[in-house]
Amino acid sequence: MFPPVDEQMARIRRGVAAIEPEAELRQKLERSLKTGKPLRVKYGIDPTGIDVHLGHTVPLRKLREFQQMGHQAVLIIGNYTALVGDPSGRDKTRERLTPEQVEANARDYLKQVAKVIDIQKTEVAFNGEWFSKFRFLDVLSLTSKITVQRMLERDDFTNRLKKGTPIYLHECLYPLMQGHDSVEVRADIELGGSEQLFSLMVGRDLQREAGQEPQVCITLPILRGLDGVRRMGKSLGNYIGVGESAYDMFAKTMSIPDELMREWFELLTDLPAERIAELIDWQKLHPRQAKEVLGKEIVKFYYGIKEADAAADEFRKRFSEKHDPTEVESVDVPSADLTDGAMWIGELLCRMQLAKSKNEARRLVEQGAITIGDKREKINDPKANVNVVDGLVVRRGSRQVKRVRLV
RNA sequence: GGGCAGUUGGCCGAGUGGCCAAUGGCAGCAGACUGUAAAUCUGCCGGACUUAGUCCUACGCAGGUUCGAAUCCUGCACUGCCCA
Repeated sequence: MFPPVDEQMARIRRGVAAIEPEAELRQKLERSLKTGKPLRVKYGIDPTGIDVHLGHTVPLRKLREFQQMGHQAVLIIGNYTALVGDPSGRDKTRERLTPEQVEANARDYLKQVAKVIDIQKTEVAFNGEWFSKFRFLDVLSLTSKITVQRMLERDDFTNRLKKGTPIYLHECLYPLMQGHDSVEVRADIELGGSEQLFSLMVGRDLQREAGQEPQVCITLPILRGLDGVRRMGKSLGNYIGVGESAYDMFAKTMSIPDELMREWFELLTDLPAERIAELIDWQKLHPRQAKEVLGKEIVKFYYGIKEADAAADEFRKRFSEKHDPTEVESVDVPSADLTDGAMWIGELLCRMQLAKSKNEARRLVEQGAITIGDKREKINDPKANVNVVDGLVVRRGSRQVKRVRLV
């Protein structure tokens, strides 16, 4: 039923930051192989935003790996923890969400997460199921399990203390809540980003207190975003969402710094280590080529091989050959608003949402960013009136292209 | 509860009565260059007016002093530090 323990260990080890403690993991695997009982692998997410991005898929892919080896994935939707806000890796208190927002997000999350893991075979639990029944005494007993000193020794809090940014008391509850989730679902293993280690370890303590065998904590590296420096994150705008189009995924991947490729290959594809080593050997292969393989692998995971090839072709056309994209968004322009078939360029750019304001439109024109029509006629005069015909293509810089639809 | 300090544009951070739509950095946008949407260099980066100019809105909130306030005064809110 399960692969041999050594094989499982090897597959689990790939691309992880830490396994704490590794010996216990082996024991658990051996026992599960003997008894035929799958391990319960917990992964929790807080429905705080709406975009699941590749950074989130790193632990999710590991969860998928466990599923493929026959273990039981347990997904915790932190609808209650989301009300608190995870302080991990934060230098500020998170904004608190309303219960309605959290619920809407949760539904959306599941849909997105299903792109990575087999949601049919996943046990999904909302931690509100138990936390909504918590009485104050329960809170007291939970909070008596950890000292203020231990709480404050975490990096995030230490930094905030040093910098004088506020730390609210409720934020200290977060790791305890996450840890308690492990008790409720009797987790054997918990996955998380490497900044989660503290919270994961709290789970071990609480399980031990509750007379359970403590979970093994497996942390995964934090994926760096498109800039190659900071962690991939929504607020940093350096991410690829799992819901993005095949083309966008591909094009964004092509924009990452070369040095980032090894990390992405390892954390975001299933390619074997030897193959990755070949790909990132610049002596043998041009980085551009390698990056194309990477982009295709990523797109393939979500859209299949055909879409991946199509995205790569489209990219080549647009960049190497500087063509307009195959599909250009159309914007309706009422012909009644034209005078003698023409419109002031500033007005036109605003209408087409290629400029936020007429001032911006003027600047763009002055900087030579605007071209129109198939012949790519450059507009240089901010006062220009341009003839507007149906299907007119308007370009802002090299990336933003829209088409007029006269109505 | 008391004392002290702070709150400036998407963020960080200068400015301490007119020269301020506000120095600088980051982020963003555009141009050149490039395998690249990277790096680098250049320009832009509140809004309206088809703009060398004029006007409007903005420096936590509400009032006040002044010919004139981001800058001074009062009150309020929020945050930090110290004392209890």
